[in-house]
Amino acid sequence: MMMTREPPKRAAPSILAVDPWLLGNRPKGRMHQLLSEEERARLVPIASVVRFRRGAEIYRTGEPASAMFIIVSGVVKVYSGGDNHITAFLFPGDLCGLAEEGIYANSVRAVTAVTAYQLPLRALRSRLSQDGMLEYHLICKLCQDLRYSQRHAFLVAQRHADSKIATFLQMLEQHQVARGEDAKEIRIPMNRSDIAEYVGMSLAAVSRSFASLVSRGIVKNGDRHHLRIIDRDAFEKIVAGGTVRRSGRRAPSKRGAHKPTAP
Amino acid sequence: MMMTREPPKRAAPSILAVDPWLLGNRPKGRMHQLLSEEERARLVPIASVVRFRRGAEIYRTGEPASAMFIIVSGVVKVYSGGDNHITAFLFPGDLCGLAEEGIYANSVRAVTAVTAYQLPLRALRSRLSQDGMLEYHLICKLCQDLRYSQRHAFLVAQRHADSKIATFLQMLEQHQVARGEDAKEIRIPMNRSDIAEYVGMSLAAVSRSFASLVSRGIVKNGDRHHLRIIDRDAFEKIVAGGTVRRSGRRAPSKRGAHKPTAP
DNA sequence: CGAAGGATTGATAAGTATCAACACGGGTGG
DNA sequence: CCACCCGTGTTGATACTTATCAATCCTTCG
Repeated sequence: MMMTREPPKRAAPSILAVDPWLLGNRPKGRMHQLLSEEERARLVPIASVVRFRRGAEIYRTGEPASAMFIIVSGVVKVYSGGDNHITAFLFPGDLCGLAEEGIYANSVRAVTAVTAYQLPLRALRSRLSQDGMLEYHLICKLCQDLRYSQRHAFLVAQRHADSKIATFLQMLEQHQVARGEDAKEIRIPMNRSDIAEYVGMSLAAVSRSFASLVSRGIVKNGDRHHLRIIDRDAFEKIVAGGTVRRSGRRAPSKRGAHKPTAP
Repeated sequence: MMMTREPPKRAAPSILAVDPWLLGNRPKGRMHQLLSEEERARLVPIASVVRFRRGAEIYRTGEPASAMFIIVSGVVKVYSGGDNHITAFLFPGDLCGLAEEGIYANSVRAVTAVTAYQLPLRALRSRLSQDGMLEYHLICKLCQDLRYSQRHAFLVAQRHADSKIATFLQMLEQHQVARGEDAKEIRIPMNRSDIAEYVGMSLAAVSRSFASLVSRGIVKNGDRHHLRIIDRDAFEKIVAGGTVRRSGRRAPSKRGAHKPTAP
């Protein structure tokens, strides 16, 4: 067991990401702590710990942006205020509180009980202007968020429900791997409804997709929040399968998963 | 060719974005030049101008990331290598070349003839480490890219084809407004096929949607690359209409800290 | 002018949203 | 300890919409 990544006793803000440029000797696809001990120490004075119960709103679209948050424990969902479309799930080491012209660009709510550092924007901006490394690390984190967002768009664009769900599960799994957690079993902290709003399907369709994956022997789920991939090949095939689109002459491969349309 | 938007004589890298935090006296929703003259001047020595013909590949997923690009003129598309899913369209003042662990995370191709500044990563990183403001401005730009990406995911999650297309057109329009260009008429620099791959529909469906919007008298198009919104109300209704989803009676604040409107 | 690619349009089948009823599970109160 | 209840998740039947295949038209450019 690698507990090496365990944060030290004295809690301090921690931001996890992969460095977009330095292809160091670090394990591939593995996030690491961006902030040095010094940086974290310098953030402590301006940070305060805040806790939210499951379901609590952390901030809302349209409010004046007053602080950024670094998740310490728990999971939050980021969603657009108007509809219920979920933009992202954030985990420990993730950052939220992005604003657009001083206004929060989206709403954030705790999916589980959440602990976070709250960093008032004024103080944070002044720190940023003094600390080049902190700025650089924020850049790294934003690059990662951007890639995640792009993958999310890709996921939502998938054609088949099963592909969306499989891709979603794969993202969760990679997420666990990136954090050095045990990945034998995929933890699903959010409920089906949240998943539906993240992948852009109805709750019913999400449920059916899970059922389909299980009945086909591709995955097996203990309870609703823990799941295990049985048939990795089939799983990967489904993830890629949704990719097949009209212009998909290339990467056509598996399309006979269901039914070859005989002319 | 229209040379109207020609940048000033002394060309220098220019990055456009809205500042996420400073809600200055600047017009709402309007991008501005992030880089000061000094910054731009300091970038000149490390930048070289590169030109690409329509359809030319600028870089490809999986290649070692060697440079970033700042678009000077023209439009490029960012797409994932495997399938043809388009992640973003980039315009003058936009940045591309994001990497993931030293590898380009996606492919980029010129949609029109393109001029760009090429900034070698080594030089750029060294500049970043010396120049705090440049880092800060990069952060601003990344925040904006992130929001755009989130909107893209939202667009793709729309249910109805018409809503997707209307939302797409709205984004193009807002884009023009943000750049201070004339917005009476929406310019559509990319072809239908690219639109299809961006919004996640088939080419045929895109075509049908345009036809539908036109036949309903909501928009009118001169040629295929210029379009005008006739019935603004209906247009907005369609944009929002796609938002209506199963749980979409209204923004029902689920259980949480404080719920204002609890039926 | 002709060729090639881009765009439109038609017919069909596939797949999901939707509506709605029902099962499950965990917590609450008797 | 059990019954009940409500939020959550599952399952069924149907309508609606788009993907797909394919033919045709339009544009652009050599």
